[in-house]
Amino acid sequence: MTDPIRVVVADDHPIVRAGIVALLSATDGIEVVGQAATGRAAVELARSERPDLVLMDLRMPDAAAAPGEQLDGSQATARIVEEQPATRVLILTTYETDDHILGAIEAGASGYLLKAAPPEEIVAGVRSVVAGQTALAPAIAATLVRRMREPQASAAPSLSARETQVLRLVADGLGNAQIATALFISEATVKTHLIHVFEKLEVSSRTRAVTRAQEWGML
Amino acid sequence: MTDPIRVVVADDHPIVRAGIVALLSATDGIEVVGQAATGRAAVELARSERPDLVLMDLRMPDAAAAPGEQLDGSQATARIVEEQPATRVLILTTYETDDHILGAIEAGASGYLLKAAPPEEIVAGVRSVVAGQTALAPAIAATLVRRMREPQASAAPSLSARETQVLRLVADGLGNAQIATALFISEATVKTHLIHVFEKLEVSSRTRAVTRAQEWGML
DNA sequence: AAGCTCATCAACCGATCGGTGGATGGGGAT
DNA sequence: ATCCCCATCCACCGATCGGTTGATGAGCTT
Repeated sequence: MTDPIRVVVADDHPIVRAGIVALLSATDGIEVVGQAATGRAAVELARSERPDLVLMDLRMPDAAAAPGEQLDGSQATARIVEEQPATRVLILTTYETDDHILGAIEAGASGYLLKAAPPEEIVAGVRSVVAGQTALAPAIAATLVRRMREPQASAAPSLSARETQVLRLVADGLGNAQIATALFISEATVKTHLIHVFEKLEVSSRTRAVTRAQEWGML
Repeated sequence: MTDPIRVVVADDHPIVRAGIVALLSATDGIEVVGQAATGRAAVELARSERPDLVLMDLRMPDAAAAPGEQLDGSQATARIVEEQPATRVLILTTYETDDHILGAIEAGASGYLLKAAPPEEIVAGVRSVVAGQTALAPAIAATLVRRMREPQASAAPSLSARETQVLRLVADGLGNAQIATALFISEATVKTHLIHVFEKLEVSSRTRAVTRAQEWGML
């Protein structure tokens, strides 16, 4: 009999981790070896436990880290996949916008499931990914297929992490100087980021940039 | 020894319900008597099981219901509290905006906790609410205190039809002169409308006015 | 008659925005 | 070595925004 699948669970909500741990611990052949509440903790746990798989949420705000040092699920995924090629990452999140999905896949995730999935789909996903396959929720698979067919038509431009960060603060109503202060960069840098955002979204005002980013699932 | 506290758990994500059920079932004196994935199902379960408490999420999209017939957590709370005065509702959600909080409290919820809370806070909350007390996450309590002190700021304001019209065009990225042209009014009039919108929404920029109006369901 | 809300309009001015035209350096791919 | 993307930064300047202070008139309610 083979060794059980060793899993690390990363989610910022304790009650959600409890649900995932309860599900996986009650499943034959799966063993939860650690839990993390932040992206950074997930990376460290993966490093120390060398699990077969990390079940990763995407947004895991870390109150202890500065805004510029937050490590979301995609960034944590990229780190883990880079440092431990034998460890696979399966995303389990509520977010299903194109940029979340593509960001995670591009970061190296081997699967992407939604928290709305039935528990047996999550268990099956864990097994598939550890077996070297890909696990995608049906809606996610459809999104990727659509992207393959219409790479340029459906391709909403992507914003870099910093551009997204700046735009979020614009959406919060901050001016350029306030954003500069919040991110510890200069106002000139904020303006440059915004100019790039405007070009990518094909807009010419910050207000429209925000609403278009919302329409395209970027905010 | 008294009867255990009978609880219904309502959350659209199975894995989250699994976590809550695992937590509560492992707690002495608490018995989970039903689970619901939608607001409507929660109301029906509360009707048939007559639990002491319903642990309720706020956003529970119901794929089987028309948009106009969705029953979110606040609406479900109002129904339950109206039909079964002996059943208390404790909100457990990720949303902590003022309008979510006030909506739930006004609907009759006896408590409001966040999913980010440690599990023991959730258990304590269940016990408090069933004992007739109120359970609020610290951040939520602070919000309510602030509202008590500034009641005039508490009600979500309404925008006049013209104000809404102007704001929609702002959301589309138009400048004041363009809005004036589009609506056949002067730019000075547009500015006056926007000033009133800013006052009502308690913002000082058009971008923030748009995102706040969206948050408050005005756009 | 008085008061309120809404829609309309004006002028002034400081603050902010957005575009232009530059720039350096890091990291990765070819 | 070269190219590309990203993040960072600067100065200048015209355009726009937002706040202030002021105003009239319509329609409705008290």
